[in-house]
Amino acid sequence: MSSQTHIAQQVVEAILAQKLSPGERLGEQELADMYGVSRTLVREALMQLQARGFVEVRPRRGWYVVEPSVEEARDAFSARRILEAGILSAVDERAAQGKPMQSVIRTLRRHIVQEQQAIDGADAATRAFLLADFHVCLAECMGHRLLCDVLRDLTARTTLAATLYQSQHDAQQSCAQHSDIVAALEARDFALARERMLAHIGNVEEALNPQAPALPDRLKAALAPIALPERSLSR
Amino acid sequence: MSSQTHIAQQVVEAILAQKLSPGERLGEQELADMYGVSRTLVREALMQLQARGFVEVRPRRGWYVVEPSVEEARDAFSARRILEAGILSAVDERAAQGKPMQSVIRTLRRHIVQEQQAIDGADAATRAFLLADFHVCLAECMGHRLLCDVLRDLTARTTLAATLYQSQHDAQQSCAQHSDIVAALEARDFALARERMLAHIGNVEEALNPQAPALPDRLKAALAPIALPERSLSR
DNA sequence: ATACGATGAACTGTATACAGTTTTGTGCAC
DNA sequence: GTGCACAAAACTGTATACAGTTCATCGTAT
Repeated sequence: MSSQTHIAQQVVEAILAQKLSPGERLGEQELADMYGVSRTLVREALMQLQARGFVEVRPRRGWYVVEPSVEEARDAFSARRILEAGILSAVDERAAQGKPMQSVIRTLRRHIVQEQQAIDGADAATRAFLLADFHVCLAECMGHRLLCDVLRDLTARTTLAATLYQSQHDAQQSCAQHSDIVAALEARDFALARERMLAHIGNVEEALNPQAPALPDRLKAALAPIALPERSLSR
Repeated sequence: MSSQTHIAQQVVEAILAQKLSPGERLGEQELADMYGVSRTLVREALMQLQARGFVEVRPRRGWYVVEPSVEEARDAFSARRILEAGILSAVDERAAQGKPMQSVIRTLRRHIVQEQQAIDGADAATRAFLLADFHVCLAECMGHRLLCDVLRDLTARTTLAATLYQSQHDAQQSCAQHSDIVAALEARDFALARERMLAHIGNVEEALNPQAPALPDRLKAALAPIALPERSLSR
């Protein structure tokens, strides 16, 4: 496989699995050594990721995983709502064909089984990845290849927001909601599916805590003046 | 400005203005000389464009502007329909605020005036650019910054399709339809705006001729067996 | 005259080199 | 012991070098 693309893909997956935190620094030499290539290829990979909005470059300082602001996070969720609701609204024609829906349902159900296994198995990384991937998978099943790519980038952004704003988001609940959405699809009730999708995205969005200190401010928050216990902790 | 990003932007605008045709080769050295930089920067720019789906690299052969297949073109239009309809459906809340809509209308009307000037002035490049940019502008006005970027990439793809499949698309009609959409917005009839938008995108899509030989097949078509006139053209 | 093969130019893919800047670490003064 | 200045290391940004491949041109054989 093309090496830059491979590196880029690895980084994307690391972000989706929350193995890379927003604001994390990505040293060129570090990555180059890691993959046994020259900095040239690493830079080309990072350029791809920059174009997709995953990383940003602070001139002469280096590459960093983007840290969505509260507003940018809301934008990402808003974009997802429009997209995913649109996908479920536009599905009617396809549904009229009847046939292909069955395989879609099967694929999605299989995906949900995987999600459940990851939740039970407590593999946090693949759990986060799969919960986000469900939405990408849905778009793909519906045959919207372009939107599928778009959605992958958007879910990555909301995943970053979740990390950044300490989402208290319940994996089990999300998985159940995914299941409900598929159930509505199976019943060919696309309005209901759309409604449930919007509710689901709303839940995920509300789970993140805008009051939570953004990661870069964590130090600030940790050192913020607090009501000290009677005796100072310093000896 | 960062040089790679500048180069990438220039190429995108050239595509949107139909100055670059699908399938056109982009030599690294050629671009490097053109911008007075080394191939390194050109490659980094092209990598960004590859990630956004504007160009593709045929290994060891070079970079080419993508040539959407008929199916890919349909995908792009389908994605645009979902996105743009979604944007107009989601506008209701914003409209409830009342105030900001006025400035949106003004901005869009200004844009349409520019379109009309480009049509009258017969500057084909900016005409094509502006007609596509209207949709990006609309998304931007509505405050969907992310979707605005997505839409720019999608309109570029449909523009490429238009070039490739010899769209007979009427600029004057498109401009009028843009105006109608804004009128519906002004009347706060978002359902109507949505409907008109879908009709408009449908018009543009239908204007392109799937029977038309794709550019790469043009030679094939030119040499295809045809009903010859009585006397052969060869002497 | 045509077709095939070889030689050379041009180009891509990747690594390395180099200049300039940021960051880190050390030492000295206070 | 604390703070500042200076030096060295590390890192980014860009250009250049080099190997391997593709493409074109020319020559030769049929």
